[in-house]
Amino acid sequence: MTAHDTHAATAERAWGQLREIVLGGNERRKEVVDALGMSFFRIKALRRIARGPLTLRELAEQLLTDRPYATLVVDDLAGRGLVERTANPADRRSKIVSVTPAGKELAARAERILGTPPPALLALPAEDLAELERITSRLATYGS
Amino acid sequence: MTAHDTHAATAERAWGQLREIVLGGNERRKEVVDALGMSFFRIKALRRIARGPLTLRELAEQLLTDRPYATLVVDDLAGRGLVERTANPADRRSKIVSVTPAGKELAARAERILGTPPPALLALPAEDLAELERITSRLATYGS
DNA sequence: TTAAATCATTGGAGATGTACAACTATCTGT
DNA sequence: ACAGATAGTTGTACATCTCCAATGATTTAA
Repeated sequence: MTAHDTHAATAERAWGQLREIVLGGNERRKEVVDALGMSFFRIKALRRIARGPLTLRELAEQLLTDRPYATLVVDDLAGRGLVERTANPADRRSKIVSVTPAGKELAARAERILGTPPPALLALPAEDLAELERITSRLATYGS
Repeated sequence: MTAHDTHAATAERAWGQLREIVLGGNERRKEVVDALGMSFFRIKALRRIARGPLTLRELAEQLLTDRPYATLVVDDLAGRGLVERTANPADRRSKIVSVTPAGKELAARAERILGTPPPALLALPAEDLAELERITSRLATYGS
């Protein structure tokens, strides 16, 4: 960062590097797809459901897809015994999708793979890592 | 971070937050797809070609796909007038794919959209942003 | 010089996602 | 009670992507 550097320019550089670090390791994506034997999209759905029960409508919104396809994906996951639909007492039109024990286990396996920090991060000096964690905490809670 | 926190635990937390920050804003993805009128995968191919000419084989490797599909994607991009194939003097079996002026412009547009830092990043105090940029620089150059 | 390997391409099978339209059951507001 | 909105589902059409097999042109290795 030079003396003439602006806040925006520094942010752009940091942002580019952040994207490279996170998106660069797309082998991780392939690894989890192979390990779970399903598409990354379905893994994302499973992980979302494992975080807590939700309606199909909510699931569709969070996956940025439409309700028909959410139905199909949940059918698939249910067919694998990973999730199940239960009645919603508050609204009998909707259904609650929740994770089964088997689904919870598989979701945890996915989280373990995806949540493993890359070597570069582990190689950081302790002070830098602590500082990074402090700043990302601030970023992650922005607006809340 | 507590006094009992390990290096690995801190790294995991930082990694999770980094992923959330970068992957959380998937609207950006939709935005660039709508703006360019092509799939994210093809946009990725175009951006890669715009960074510098390369053979189809190399393109396939970098996109983590196979050569037949790389051929198809390049056909598509060429049909849109965004890239072109030229002979490779060094090896007449292969062809070099390079970007046209129109393709360069479109790729730059994609970079502009994808490279725009999220509000949370811009909202960081100047010291934190500078510190973050310093650390991400280190991460991005790890191993080189 | 010949055999094997590599490059881009064509073709085809099938999984995966996206986008609509329409239907039933149910809820909400009047 | 009634009209309109909403939830999940079914169905269809299509774009996209992955995976595999095979071919002609060219390079590399024996």
